[in-house]
Amino acid sequence: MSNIAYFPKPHVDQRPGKRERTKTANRQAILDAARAVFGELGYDAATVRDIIRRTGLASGTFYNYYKSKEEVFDALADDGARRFRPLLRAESEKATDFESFVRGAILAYFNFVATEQESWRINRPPGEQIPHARPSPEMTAVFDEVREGFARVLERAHAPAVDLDYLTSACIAVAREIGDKMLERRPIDTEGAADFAVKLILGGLPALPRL
Amino acid sequence: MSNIAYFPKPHVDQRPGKRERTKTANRQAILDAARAVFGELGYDAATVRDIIRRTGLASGTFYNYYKSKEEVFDALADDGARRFRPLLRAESEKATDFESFVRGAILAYFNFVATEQESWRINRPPGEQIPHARPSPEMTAVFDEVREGFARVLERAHAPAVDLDYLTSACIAVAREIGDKMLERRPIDTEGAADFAVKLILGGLPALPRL
DNA sequence: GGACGTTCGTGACGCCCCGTCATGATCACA
DNA sequence: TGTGATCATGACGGGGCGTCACGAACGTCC
Repeated sequence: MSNIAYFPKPHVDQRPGKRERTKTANRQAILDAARAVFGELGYDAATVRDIIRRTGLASGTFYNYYKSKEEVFDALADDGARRFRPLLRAESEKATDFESFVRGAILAYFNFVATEQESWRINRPPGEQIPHARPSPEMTAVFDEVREGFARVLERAHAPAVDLDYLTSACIAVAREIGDKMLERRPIDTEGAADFAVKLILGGLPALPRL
Repeated sequence: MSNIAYFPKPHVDQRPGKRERTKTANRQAILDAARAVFGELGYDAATVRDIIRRTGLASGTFYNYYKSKEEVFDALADDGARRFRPLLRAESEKATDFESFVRGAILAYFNFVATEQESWRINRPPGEQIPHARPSPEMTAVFDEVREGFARVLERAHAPAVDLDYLTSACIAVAREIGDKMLERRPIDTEGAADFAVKLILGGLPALPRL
């Protein structure tokens, strides 16, 4: 068997080994199972065992990847933020003025959550409450991205300086809350909701106290 | 000892019996202990045992009053809303126009949370996240109160009709988020925060889409 | 004032979930 | 093929959860 001459490729430029592949596969399987379980049972009722059972893996394996139920939830939020961030960045670069930035960003967010919810917020028990995601790296990055977008666009327009932290917090809060309310209505009207949120923010901006 | 003649009062118009008194005392003791424990350990880390231990009562007694940790947390939020509601109502009645209503309500809320936090949000572990309160009766009542206040004041001013649910949600979201950010700054500046929130809302109002 | 029925406070108990760890299987590499 | 490293496995101890049978304190009626 050994005299067949072939060049065993040196281990550069090769697809990752089996170890690495099952590792990412397991991590992804746990994430998917967690998404499903949170959707079906709600965050509070869900247990680590429920999640890991659905993957067919052993209970101990869960803890090789995540420390707790909270951490896997944060990872889910992080995952969402990571997928949303390019959309936000695209809006930020495409925007010519403040209005187009806000409108683009909010509409992108509303479309994003409207798409996500069907794979994530199914069959939630009534009154169940999803906790606010902890400030994960990606979540903070989204906040910063919005903040920097504001700073850039406002400076370009020579707008007077305002409290950027308050402004960013307020805009994200409005988007999140109106987004939630929007999802409860039928049919889901992302344009209408975005129109409301955008006009509220853009109308309020010139009135804000200057620093 | 027994021949001293006195009139045993008939049991009408009397303070409630001992049973009733210890019942309300226990319920209050559990509530106070829960507030302290949530403040020290954070909501997630706190257990029913931690709460009941602090009262000196037996573990089973807790379940005579509340079904779970979640329920006692909701009761705390309910309690806060119940104490805040009169302040909100006072602002609503005192207000002459939309601006004074919004400004009064938001300032009242900011002062309220600033006062509350020192007896409630002490010593929280970093990164800890308090879950959003479930829609308890009192919380819904506050939402409705704000909504009705808006409806009344806007109609009186012959303002055009807007989406009241969206407006109320957005205002509450702004107040809550700016309030949180305000609490993280030193010194705590309720007037400055209120000024920001009020101007954002009042500036945005005329721009909102009409129904 | 005594006796009876009711209302809770009590803490031990069984249950389930949590997070860990020793073990063995699998993989990378020589 | 051999060796060391990596990682899946599931049994295990620990602890919180919610319940329940018991007894004491209370209200009530005679």
